[in-house]
Amino acid sequence: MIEKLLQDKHIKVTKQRVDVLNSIMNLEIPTIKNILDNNKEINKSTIYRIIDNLVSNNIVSKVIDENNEVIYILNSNHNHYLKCIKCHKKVVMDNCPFDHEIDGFQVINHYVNIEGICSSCQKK
Amino acid sequence: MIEKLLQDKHIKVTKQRVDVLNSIMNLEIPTIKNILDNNKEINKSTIYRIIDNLVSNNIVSKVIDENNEVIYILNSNHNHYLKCIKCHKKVVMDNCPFDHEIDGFQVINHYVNIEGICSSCQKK
DNA sequence: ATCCTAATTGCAACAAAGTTGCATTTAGGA
DNA sequence: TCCTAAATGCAACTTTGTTGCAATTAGGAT
Repeated sequence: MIEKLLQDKHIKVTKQRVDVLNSIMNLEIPTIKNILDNNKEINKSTIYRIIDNLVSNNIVSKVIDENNEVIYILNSNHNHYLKCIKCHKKVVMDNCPFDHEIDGFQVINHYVNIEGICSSCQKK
Repeated sequence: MIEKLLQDKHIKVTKQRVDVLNSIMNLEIPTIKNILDNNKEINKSTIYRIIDNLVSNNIVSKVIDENNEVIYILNSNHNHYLKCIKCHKKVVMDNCPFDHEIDGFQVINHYVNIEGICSSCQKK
């Protein structure tokens, strides 16, 4: 539930905040430009302020993706996918090796994008 | 030798490129703004073009630092790194768990961006 | 349920960041 | 030294992000 993400941090639940969070969750490439385009009815100042707020409250992370674009992603354990380049299905990766710590390095943010061939497509 | 970074990729060595690389190496916080301020005698279009070129040639990486600013850092070689958000040092990850196969999924491409706190900064 | 108010949003003007087309200059190979 | 494709400077332009303030609203208090 998106509302819960806000309530847990004692942030007021507004339509605008829920809409921006939905965009971040659902857009293929959640750049600021795509978030603005996806929410034309919300004033751009508001969107910038909402994103700043989400980032500084650690609900969302600002990250560089594989195309060197700035994107915004939810901080949750369920945002990694294995993307099959044949059938285009996305397989959820439940145990990310980078969730906590690696080689004594304390992991704060991580963005992972993996493309390959899923097991059923390998059999074809 | 900064020139060698360019020569190895068959990129022309110009005074402007060397200056920008020096800024990236030496500035405390190498944001685009600071790089521009540090090179007032170079036209801003040129600086933007140089940085695009350095990033797309993998000489430099575009990264988000601990203040959620976009910064540019030198790549020493093309491994994966664990990027420390405090000291900005990069720790090489020698065994990437995604190099070959995961959960029966054959990995073709993978992009990994991990930010955290290195072991020596954790002790401070 | 209604009231109250600090927080949020919209707006409009503004400032900063980034892009483009083209003339000029230059690195580096012939 | 010459030649040319590549790089740079420039100026006008577009896009992105910010600010101050008035209007609106979420959600706790009554």
